[in-house]
This record gives sequence, C-alpha cells and structure tokens, in this order.
Amino acid sequence: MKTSAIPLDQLPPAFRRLASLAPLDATDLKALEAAAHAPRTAAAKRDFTGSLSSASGPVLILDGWALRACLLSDGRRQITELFLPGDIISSEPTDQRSSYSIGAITAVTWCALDPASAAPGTGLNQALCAVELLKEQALRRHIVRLGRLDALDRLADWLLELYARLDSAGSCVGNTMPLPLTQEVIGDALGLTSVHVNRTLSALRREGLIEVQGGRAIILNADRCRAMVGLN
Amino acid sequence: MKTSAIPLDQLPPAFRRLASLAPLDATDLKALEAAAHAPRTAAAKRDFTGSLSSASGPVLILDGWALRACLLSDGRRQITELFLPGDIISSEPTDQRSSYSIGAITAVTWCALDPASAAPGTGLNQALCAVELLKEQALRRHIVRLGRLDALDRLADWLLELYARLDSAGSCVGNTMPLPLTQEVIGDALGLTSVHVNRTLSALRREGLIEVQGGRAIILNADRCRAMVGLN
DNA sequence: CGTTCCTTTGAACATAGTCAATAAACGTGG
DNA sequence: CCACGTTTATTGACTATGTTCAAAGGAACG
Repeated sequence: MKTSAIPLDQLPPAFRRLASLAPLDATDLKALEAAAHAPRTAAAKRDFTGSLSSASGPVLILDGWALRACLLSDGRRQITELFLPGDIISSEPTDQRSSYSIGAITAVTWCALDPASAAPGTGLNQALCAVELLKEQALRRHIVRLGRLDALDRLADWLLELYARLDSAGSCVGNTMPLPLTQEVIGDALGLTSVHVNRTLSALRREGLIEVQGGRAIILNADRCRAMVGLN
Repeated sequence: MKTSAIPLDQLPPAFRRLASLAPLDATDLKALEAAAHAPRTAAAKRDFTGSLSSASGPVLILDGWALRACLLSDGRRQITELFLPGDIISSEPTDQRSSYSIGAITAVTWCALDPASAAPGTGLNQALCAVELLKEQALRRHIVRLGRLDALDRLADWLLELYARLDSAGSCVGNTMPLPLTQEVIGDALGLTSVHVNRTLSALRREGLIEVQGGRAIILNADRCRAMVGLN
C-alpha cells in the first residue's frame, strides 16, 4: 500500500518536516493536504490561544513562527516553546488557569488535523508521535540550558537546536537559517534581558561562532559551538 | 463493571496517586497489584538507567525518589525531573546519546506495567495519560522557574509543587511533607549552587514561609508563598 | 569514635540585570 | 521616493543576584 519515493525536496516545509520523522505514504499526504485546505491564520504578534480551542484534533503549524509563553504578574514572560512549520501544538486541556498562552511571532498559518487520519498504525500517527517526543526532549534540553548554561552557551546551543529543526523542514540554505525574532523575544525564550542578548550576540560574532542579523542567523562554526557548550 | 468506592486512604501512595488522577476499578487495581508483585529495586544514590531498559512497558515508581539528570562535560549536572511514587518514567527511545540518566535518590522500588493492562479505555490508561500530561506541564513550569524566578521564588514555587504531588499520593501530614534531598540535589534541580540553596532556605524560614530541615519540609504559609511568586 | 557527608557562614568575585541615552531599521502615509 | 513616528538594536555606567573558594561545625554511619 505504501507508495514510497515521495519527492521530499518539493514538499512545503511543514510536510517535509513531518515526512522527515516517519515515512508518509500517499494517504498520509492526502490527509495533510485536505487539512491544509482549510487553513486558519493569525496575525503577527497576536495571541491566538482562543482560536485554537475550536480545533477538534491536533493543530499543525503550516507556516510562520509561534510560541507558548507564560506571563508573570509583573509583566515579564517566559517563552517555553517555539512552534515552527511542521510542529504540533498540543491542546493542554483544563489547565487554562495557569496563564500559558499561544502567540504568533510572524504571521502564522495553521490547520486542525482530522484525528481519524492519524489513527494508530498510519505513518501520520508515527510522525505526530515523533514530533511529540521531540518536543518533550526539547523541553528537557531547555531546562538544562536555563539551569546550567551561561548566556553565551545558552544562546549558541539554542540556535543550534533551531538550526536542526529548521533544516529538517528544508528551511536552511547552507549554514544560514531564518530567525524572525527580536532580541527581546530571544531574551524571553532564554531567560535573559534583551540588553544581555544583544551583548551576547556580539560576543558570538566576535568569537566567529554565530552571526545573527537582519532576521537571519549564520552558523559560522558549529563544531566549535558544540565543543564550547559541553553538552553531549 | 465499575466497582467504585475503593477506599483511597488505604492504598499505598503510588496507587493512590494514580487513583487520584482517574477512576480506577477493581480490574485496574488488580493489574497494578500484579505488576507490583514483581518489584525491582535500585539502591540509594545509584544510577539505574540500565536496568530500566529491560522493562517492556511503562515503568511505575512504587516507592522512593528518583531523578532524571543531564551531566555536563565539566561535571555539573541539571536535574530535569523528579520521580515520586505513582510517577511514570517514560522510555526515551534512541536518544540515549544525549547523556540523560535515571538515578535513585533514596532506595527506589519500581515495576514495569503490562501494556495490555493499560489498553485504551481502561481507567489505568487514563491515569497514565494524566500522569504524562502533568509531567509535561511540570517541565514547562520548571522552564518558567529557571528562566524568570529568582532563587527565593524558585525554591518556594518548587516546594509547593512537590507538596501538591506528594499530597495527592497521601504522603503529607498537615502542612508537612517528606523531602529526602540534600541541598546539593536541590541545587542541581533548581540551577543553583548548594551554597546558595542554603542561604535561600534560611531566607524562606526567616520570612516564615517554608521550613526545611531533617528530611522534611513544612509549608508555613502557602498563600504568602504563592502571592510572592506571582505565577498564576 | 573516627570518618565521611552535609550544612552553615564569610569574603571576594562574576555574570547578568537595570536604567538611560543614542543610533539604526522599519513601516506608513504623503 | 521621501519624511516621520515607532520599534528595535546598541552602548555605557551602575547595581544586584548568585558563584567561588575556603573554613568550620554537625549529623550520620560504620
């Protein structure tokens, strides 16, 4: 039943990301395309927690960058996750009081997947499980970053993770990746102030490790970054 | 089929925790007891990552405290999760290179659950899903703590979370809970040094908020703790 | 009873935060 | 295409929170 040899390179990033995690057959792709036929959008910088609750199944990011953040009573916030094309936003039932919210960073296109199309045994189901697993690993990794890495290592390690995720969706060119984030957003993700992010980015560039500028990041020396961080 | 009215109070903590998350019927309890009939143990302070791989299904902590930690190349470590009685240790396939390990804090008793006994639709399945969901929420919350709370708030918020988890297993007496952790372990969980944990614990006591001593913690003023932290 | 691990405390230091001011980039409407 | 207002980036000086190093006192355990 598997029509293999789907031309990965021609898929849009969101589908390509999923296809990179599990073999998707024609049925899976048809289901994805059907879901993507009823796309919803969220404007840049807008909270769209509310619109998500209308979705019955898993929510798939088709395009754009989104985040989950927690607001503190003094106005500061901590971003716990970024959602890129191909990512799934899990529903988080009940615990709505805990003041987590989903926001769009850039303009975002998303859709709800039909639970039936991701029934156990399908490639799509495998892919969604893999995404979920990766997300949990990413949460743990972020805990390690925030708990034990200083600003330089934290930023380097985090940018490398983003590169890997974007690359698996085919969104990177050479060692360059899109990074449509202000330094303030980066700070909110990494538990730093935007001022300190700015200084740390300068340091990364000065060291010839990573260059961030104009909505893009260039990994100048991945090996040296990894050696510096000392994780793995 | 549901034999309701199971006397919660008489269940051992691990079962009680699960029963608090989903209604368990006699079949569920029988399955749990069967699994617990083949208990495995890990000595205090020992790594038991290896023994877990022999388990075919979900691993349930029956007794004792365990942790998942990540070791850095310079010897420091970050604890990402604590596992208490009633918690499930998820398997983490493949990604074994990432140097996460499971260790016993106290002596630990655990068992592997039969996947069949937790088939979809059973109460046990619901309970396991609920545990998994709570764990993911705990990971996010910890990210917020590490990213945005100072040592005092971090410690207070974390101890309150531990209290809630222990209480749902029936392990607390009044406002007192067991806390078999050295200040070094607390530091590794919270991204602090043991020295600073010590000073911060003094501050918590001085403020009349929480008292930690001799393997126990007493929540002196939960409301004031929550107000101070400013999360939720 | 001695050894080891854990806690407690002090002093000096380091990393990151705060406040503030300026410059650059961006978006919008003329 | 330019002028203007707003957001974002950059830099400096100062402060604060947490770390490091070191030493000493307690508690636990064989």
